[in-house]
Amino acid sequence: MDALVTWIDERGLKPGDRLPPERDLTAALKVGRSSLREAVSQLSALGVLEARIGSGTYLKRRVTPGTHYMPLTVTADGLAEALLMTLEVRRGIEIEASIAAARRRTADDIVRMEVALNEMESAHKTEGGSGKADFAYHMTIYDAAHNPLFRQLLEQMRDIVERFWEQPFDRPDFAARSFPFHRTLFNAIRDGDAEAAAAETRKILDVVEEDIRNMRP
Amino acid sequence: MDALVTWIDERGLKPGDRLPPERDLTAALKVGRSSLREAVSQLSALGVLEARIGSGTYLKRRVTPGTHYMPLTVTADGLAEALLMTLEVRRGIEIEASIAAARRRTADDIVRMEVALNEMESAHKTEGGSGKADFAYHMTIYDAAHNPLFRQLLEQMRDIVERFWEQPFDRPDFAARSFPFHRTLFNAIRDGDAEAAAAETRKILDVVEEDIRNMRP
DNA sequence: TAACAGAATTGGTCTGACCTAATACCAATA
DNA sequence: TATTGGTATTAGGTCAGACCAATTCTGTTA
Repeated sequence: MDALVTWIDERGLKPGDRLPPERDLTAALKVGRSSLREAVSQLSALGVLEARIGSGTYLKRRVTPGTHYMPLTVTADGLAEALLMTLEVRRGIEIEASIAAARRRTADDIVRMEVALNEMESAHKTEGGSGKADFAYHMTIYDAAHNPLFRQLLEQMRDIVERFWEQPFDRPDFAARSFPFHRTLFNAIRDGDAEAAAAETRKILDVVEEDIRNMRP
Repeated sequence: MDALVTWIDERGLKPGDRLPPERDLTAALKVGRSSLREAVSQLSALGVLEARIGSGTYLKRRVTPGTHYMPLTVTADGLAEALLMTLEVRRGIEIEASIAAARRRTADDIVRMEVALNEMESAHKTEGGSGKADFAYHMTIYDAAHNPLFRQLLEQMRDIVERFWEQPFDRPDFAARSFPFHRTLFNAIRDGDAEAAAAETRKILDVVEEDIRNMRP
């Protein structure tokens, strides 16, 4: 696996780039196809590569020989349990991300956040809320924190939430209740007020968590 | 991969248990050895299995078909950068873990925490502090939170910290400065005072982070 | 120009042989 | 009896080659 990562790093491949076919790579790395596939399958499991049959293998995330992998496994008795588990972790992370965003946001970040916030608001007015617009707005905050770990963590947690909503029951529009706080949060981050940003995030998550607890099976 | 996880789940294997040799498992799962090895290598990368040559393959973490995997990759320009990145996330997580621990700790948890705290204190008196005793004490807190995600996250972050300390420079005893706060934190959790636990954790992490920033190369 | 069929490409699986590192076993020895 | 040390066995790791299945490319046809 290390040999493959080194090879990728040396060539300066970026996310989205395609790797050569396996049969060619074996020659370059001087290993059998089995060993190469072992590395590819491990890096795929870690979300670094994505192999598409008939098409090729693509780089999904930046890697270097110094990259550290943090594989977490969430095993709970039921999806609702897993959701509550991640939600608790998410609280801490989101609050910290808001603080970091308030401290490090650039002018560009602020523009992006406001655009996403407006889109989210109009989505709420026209169709009563869209999960995608909500998520996009949240992500602009995590990006403003300028710490890629935040984004990754939240993306992973979204996947769990998405699994959860697949369940056959009506999705209450819990986003609506936390809605009024979002513009206040935006203002706090824009003004660089870390304390206010943390407090506002806390309020939002309290509302969300309460709603989710109420809708448990 | 799913077939193997299902097989493990059906037999109720627990962490530490050994899987049958690959050549035997292929028969049970009705797949070729390549496919089985693909699954094993992926689950190994995800920290679920551990293959030891000449000995066998062992289960490291509980898995079920419903298990969700959260692979994170930390790629930064230098270890110090990675350390600061994870430290920021750690802040949020530790604070939330302290709150959860204050709410959910059992009588047993309290006993374990106090034992570990005393060991840590005596370690500090005799040899000026031991990283292991510190870590063990912290882990008792995360366990008292009764959310396995906390423990996993912190274990992963410890690995990054350990990599960092390998660097050839003297390790200042930064734990000593945060030392007085630890007993206060213990008291807060024991008394179920979530607010105080959060505040105390915040203080500890402020000190630790400050020290780490000062010692950057 | 658009739609389709077939060829080429590429990852996925299977088989079987061989390599290498742990481990278990057993006899020789102190 | 306890310990040592060599040897056979076990079990994961690697290699090679054939074949499968999904995708993509390409050239022909309507």
